[in-house]
Amino acid sequence: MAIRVSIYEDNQPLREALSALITDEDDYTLVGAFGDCLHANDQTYSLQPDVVLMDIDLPGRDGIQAVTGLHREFPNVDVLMLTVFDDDDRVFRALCAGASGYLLKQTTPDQILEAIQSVYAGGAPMTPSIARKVIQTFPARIGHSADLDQLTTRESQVLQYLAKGLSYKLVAAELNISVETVRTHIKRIYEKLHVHSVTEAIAKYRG
Amino acid sequence: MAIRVSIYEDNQPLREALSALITDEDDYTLVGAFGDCLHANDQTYSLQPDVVLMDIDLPGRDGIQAVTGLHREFPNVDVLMLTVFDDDDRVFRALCAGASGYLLKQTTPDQILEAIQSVYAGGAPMTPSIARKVIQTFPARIGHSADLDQLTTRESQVLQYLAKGLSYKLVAAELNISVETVRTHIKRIYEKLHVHSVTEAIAKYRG
DNA sequence: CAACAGCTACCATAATCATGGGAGTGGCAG
DNA sequence: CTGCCACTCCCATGATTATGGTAGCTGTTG
Repeated sequence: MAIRVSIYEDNQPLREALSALITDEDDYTLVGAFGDCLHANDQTYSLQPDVVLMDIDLPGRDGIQAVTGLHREFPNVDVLMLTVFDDDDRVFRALCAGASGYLLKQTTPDQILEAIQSVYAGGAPMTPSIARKVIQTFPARIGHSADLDQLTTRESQVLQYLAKGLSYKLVAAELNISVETVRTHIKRIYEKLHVHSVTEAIAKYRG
Repeated sequence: MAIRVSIYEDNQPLREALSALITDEDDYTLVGAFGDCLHANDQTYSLQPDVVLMDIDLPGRDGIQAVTGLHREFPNVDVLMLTVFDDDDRVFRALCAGASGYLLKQTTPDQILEAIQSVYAGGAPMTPSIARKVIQTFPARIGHSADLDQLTTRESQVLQYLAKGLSYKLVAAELNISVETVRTHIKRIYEKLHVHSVTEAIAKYRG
């Protein structure tokens, strides 16, 4: 049985190249190729692909959202993300959303076919560099940036509440201290983490 | 510069085979080969390898513990795990402990060299089946609050950059749009997510 | 074509945050 | 006991963010 593949890629030349690649192989059947993923769920329902190739950066509705929807409705369909960039954050979110693998567009045709085969067989193909990023997100993170360790108990608490989205006022209320004190803690935090805003501090805090 | 490699493998014939493989290649230098990992840290300190090949199943002290120690003391040294079996669970734990990739012992010599090269270049070689296991550990944020899906591509991008700690001004620069436009996007984001500040939005965005 | 969604841009006002300063308390180590 | 650190609090100024309104441009859809 040939593997049924559908493609979502807004770049037309690339979409056609991928389509040709799939079509020319006996072991693969191209069931659809689209320039956007607005109706990915409907299309997946009627075309019944085994594997979906999805560009991560599509106009209108981006690939990550599409993956979220697809994964919820068709957990058995494997989604391979395509991207030009080696963009950590989006890779991470795509994988969280349920993507099964991740390919850079510069991947060779042979590797793409291999990846489709592999994901269909229950694997999760990704380039070594992406794999590295993925495993770096593991709990291991002992490298804690050292800066974080310098925060006192109170400062950490303040930062935690801020990360939850609370304002100074609410943090103060939560910790039963004055807003001014919260300010002071935050000033120290900024000095220690070498940042200048709440969001930066949180970004650093999150690793 | 040749890549400095050390080996930990209790099976003598295999250890010798690996040693020979490394030694025979000009681009690799074998700096040590041992039957146990009891003194892995000391040895790593004195031999200064770039890449360590570590059997996952060593007598006395197993490879995973060794990785934990190595990774803490020498975060720049890459560790490749070796295993006979496609033992998901242990490979998985090794990766958590800080290993950078893993190889089946049945891997061909060429592939082994390639993997060493790849890990040294910042990659994380692993088979698709392990990779799949790895990504399945990702937070399967399914409840995604549905609010998030309502964000348009542009809005998501803005929020992403904010989450990285950038100010409006920097986000604008990053996306090549005016600060005012960033403001507008943020206003929409707030409406859709029902929040009133950047940090709240990020908190919601992070799940 | 008209309506709508998405991206772009500007202005004004109010609220919040950033930064720098000063200051008092209690505890702990030298 | 004295300096140091963590924690607490206050003030003032300037920068940034929040909110609301307005509006042109594009592409899609009914």
